[in-house]
Amino acid sequence: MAVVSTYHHGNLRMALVEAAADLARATGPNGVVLREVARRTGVSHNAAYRHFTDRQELLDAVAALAMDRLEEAMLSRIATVTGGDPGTVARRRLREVGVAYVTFALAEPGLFEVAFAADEPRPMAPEPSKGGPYGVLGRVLDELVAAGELTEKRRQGADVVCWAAVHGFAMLHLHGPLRGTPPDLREAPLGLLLDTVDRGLTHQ
Amino acid sequence: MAVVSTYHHGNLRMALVEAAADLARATGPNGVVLREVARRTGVSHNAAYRHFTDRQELLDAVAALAMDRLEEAMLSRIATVTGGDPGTVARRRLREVGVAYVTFALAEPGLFEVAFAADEPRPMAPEPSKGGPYGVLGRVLDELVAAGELTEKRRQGADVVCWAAVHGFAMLHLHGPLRGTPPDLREAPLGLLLDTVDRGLTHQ
DNA sequence: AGGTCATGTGGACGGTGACAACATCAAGTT
DNA sequence: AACTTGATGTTGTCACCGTCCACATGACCT
Repeated sequence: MAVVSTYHHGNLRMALVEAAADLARATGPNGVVLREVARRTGVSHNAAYRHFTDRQELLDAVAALAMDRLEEAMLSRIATVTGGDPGTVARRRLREVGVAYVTFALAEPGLFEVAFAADEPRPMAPEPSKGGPYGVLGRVLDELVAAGELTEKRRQGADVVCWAAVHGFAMLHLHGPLRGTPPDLREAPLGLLLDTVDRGLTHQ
Repeated sequence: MAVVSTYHHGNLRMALVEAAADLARATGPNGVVLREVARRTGVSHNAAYRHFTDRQELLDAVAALAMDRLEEAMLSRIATVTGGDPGTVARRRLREVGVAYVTFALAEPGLFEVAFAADEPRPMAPEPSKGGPYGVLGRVLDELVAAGELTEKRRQGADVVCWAAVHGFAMLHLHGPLRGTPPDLREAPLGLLLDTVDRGLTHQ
C-alpha cells in the first residue's frame, strides 16, 4: 500500500486542498477562507498550518490542481483531432487548444481565477516550454512549424499571441464588459478570434 | 464658485476616492482597505459609509477613475496619428490603441486591476458602443471600415478580438507566466501580437 | 518502556467590513 | 432669533479572518 499517511486524519493535506478547491469553484479566490476550509474538512482551524505555511500556499496548491485540469482538458480535445494532412491537423489542434482554454475558464471560473488572479502571481510553468498548459500550446505550435504552416520566425512569440488571445477572451467574459453574455452568443466571436489568430499567424 | 460642498470635511467623497486610488496604485485591489483609506484621509473609519454603501462601491469609483485614465491615454495616443491615406491612418491608430492599453496596464497595474479584477464585476461601458475605452476602440474600428480596410462582416466581433488580444497580453504580464519580463523584452511579442491581429482582421 | 517528533487543538491578538446609536453643523421655517 | 431637520462624521460594537503560541496526542524508533 502506497498510502502516503494514515495519521490523525489520514492524508489531511489532500482533503484540505479538495475542500479549498470546492470553495474556490463556488466562490472564487477570495471565497477560499482558511477557517471555512478547515470546518468543511472537520478539523480545527490551524490544522492547515501543519501542511501549508500560509493561506497563499494552500491557494497555490489549488492553482496547481486547476492547471492540471486545464491541461487535461486541452490534451483530451487535441486527441480528438486525427487524420488528414499534418498541416490541417495542426491547425485544427491549435483551434481546439483555444476552445479548450476558453471552455474551461468559463465552465470553472472559480478555479480558473485561482490559477491566475493571485495577489502575488505564482508559477504556471517555470520554463515556458516545459509542461503545463503553456507547454501543450508550445507543442502544437511546433507541430504547425513542422507541417510548414508557420514560419520559424513567427514561431517565436506565437505562444504569447495565442495565449493572450484566448486568455483575454476568457477574462473579458468573466470580469470584463462581456460578462453575462449567453453561451450561444459567445461562439461566433470566439470563432472570429480563432480565425483571426490563425490567419494572422499562418497567412502571407 | 462651483464648489460642490464645503461641509464638515469639504468634499470628502473625492478625497476618499483619491486616497483609495493611491492605495490601489500601490497595493492593488485587495490593498484598498476602508479603514486605511479613512486613516489617510484623516477621518474616522465609517465616515466613508456616508458616501458609499459598501467597500465595493468605493472600489467602483476607483475603477471609473481608472477607466477615465485609460481612455485619456488611448485618445492622446490616437491623436498623434495624422496625415497619410485614411487606410494606413486607421490601421496605425488601431495599433496605438493597443499599445496604449498595454502600456497603461503595465504602468498602472494597481489601477488596472481594480478596473477589472473585481469580485463582482462592474460596468465598463454599459452599451459597448457608447463611451469608455471600449467606445474608443469601436470608433477606430469604424474608421477602418470606412477606409475599406475591414469588411462589414468582420467588423462585427472585431471589438472582442482586439480587446481580448491586448487584455490577455496585459494579464499574462501582470499575473501570468510572463510576469517579470523586462520591458524591452515585451516589445517584440507585443509587436507580433498587433501584427497578427492586423493581418488576421484585414487580410485576404 | 521511554523518548521524540510530526500532527492536530484551543486560545489569543490585531485587523477588517459592517451596523447602530450618538453628536454636530448648515440651512430652511416660523 | 429660536426651532426643526437632515446630511455628515464619530464612537462603540460585533462577527469574522489570518496568524502566532502553548499545549495535547499519538505513531514510530530505540
